[in-house]
Amino acid sequence: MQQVSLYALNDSQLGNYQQARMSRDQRFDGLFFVGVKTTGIFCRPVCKARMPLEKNVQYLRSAAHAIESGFRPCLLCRPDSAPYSCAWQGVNTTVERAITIITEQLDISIESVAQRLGISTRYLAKLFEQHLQISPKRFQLTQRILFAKQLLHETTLSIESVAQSAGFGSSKRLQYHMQQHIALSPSQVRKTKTHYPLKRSQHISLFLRYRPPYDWPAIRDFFALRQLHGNEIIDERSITKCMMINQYKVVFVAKHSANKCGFDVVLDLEDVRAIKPAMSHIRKLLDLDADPIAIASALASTGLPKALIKEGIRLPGIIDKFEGACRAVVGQQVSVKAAIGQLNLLNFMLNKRLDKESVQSKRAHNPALASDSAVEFASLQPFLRPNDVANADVSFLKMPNARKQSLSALATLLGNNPQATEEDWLAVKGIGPWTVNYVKLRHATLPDVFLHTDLIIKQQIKKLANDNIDIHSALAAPYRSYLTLNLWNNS
DNA sequence: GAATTCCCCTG
DNA sequence: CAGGTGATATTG
Repeated sequence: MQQVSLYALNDSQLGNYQQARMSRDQRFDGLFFVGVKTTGIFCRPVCKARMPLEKNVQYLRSAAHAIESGFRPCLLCRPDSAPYSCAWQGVNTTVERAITIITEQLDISIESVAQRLGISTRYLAKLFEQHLQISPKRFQLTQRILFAKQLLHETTLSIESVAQSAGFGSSKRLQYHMQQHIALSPSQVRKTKTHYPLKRSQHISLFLRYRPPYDWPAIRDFFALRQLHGNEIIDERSITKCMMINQYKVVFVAKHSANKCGFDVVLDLEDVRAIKPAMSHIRKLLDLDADPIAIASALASTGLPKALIKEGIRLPGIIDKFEGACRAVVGQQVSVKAAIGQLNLLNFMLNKRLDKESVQSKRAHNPALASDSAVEFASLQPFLRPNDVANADVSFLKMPNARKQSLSALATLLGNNPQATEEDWLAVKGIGPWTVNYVKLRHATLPDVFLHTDLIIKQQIKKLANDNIDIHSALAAPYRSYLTLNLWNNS
């Protein structure tokens, strides 16, 4: 432990890290970690424990690197509960995609990851070594351990279930690897006090953090204006939504907590192996891993006046690809209000699982109904599947016939091939770059999509130009999606 | 207020 | 490196 680890950071940003650590600045939470050489423990930069001396710390890029260097996670600040880092964003897209797959599906084999990326395991390992100085297998193991640790802290799940949820074959394997890598046993972790009361319930509750600032009203209102009845409920402090994760129906409630900088999430699901994918999807939906400092400076560099830049802006995600596709097509050239009206009509007419009476009475009664436990878990249903639309008559929709045909054709494409490429999408008549990019921004939540052909965007740019303000959108790279959203929100 | 947790110091 | 000390926040 005495020697400086291979994985320590030693770049020009060191001064910034030092400052962030000293001030316990929440905006840097999860972007790096602090290893304390004297104790062999690593912390989040916001840890409230006594401040270690500078000579005893080393800065680490990620929790994975810290564990790999032989540090164990702090039991006070719990590095497993930090927002995820995007430090490796933009470094290498293949590595990035691999990381996404591994963190969403903790039980996947590295062989299948390579297969899904269309490369050999040998090459995948080489890329990981090159960009992260860690092998894919070790990276996956650290993610499993950290997630298991989080579940042990925050839930009442049995150790066996925790092992399953984290991709370990058995509690024995979990026990072995935890002891080996973080010098803690599962029962030791379970014994430690959590910061959150453990409510006895058959539901699973977790706390998902973000780096402040977070403009909750903006993202909440964005979702509320586009609310899909029978599938999601948005109220003042929370969002409730139903989704599918590999055959399994999952309903969650995410309640914003501004003072704790995160969301209290309650999950209702049929299989514990869906917990991690559900959590990743919620993080995407609410854009919890964004780096607001980098985004704000990117926006400022475009020439957009400070008064018009919304602090803590986030990309409102769409979890389901087909839902994203439908929202995009239905939203072509029309107002948000008109689009969501047609989307609700589509879902209402074709979704066999939907209890139509309850949807209707809710709409008539109060569109912003407060989310109320068990009732919602039963009544909310996932959005339509592609085949529900592909094989249906959609003439009841109020939109140009050409657009209805595009919708059917896209549904057929996705029904036959969920992994259809961008080229496949563009080959569908009526699907152009705007639609594809809209889905990239909202579903894939790519951070660097600028919808320069969007009507509202063009309007906003023109309006600013009239006030002698020129926006250089290219300068917002690699965060142009946030520029798009900022301009939408200004309208 | 007790217990937990961390970090530094000492021998 | 084990064990003691003070510092600090959190929780029941």
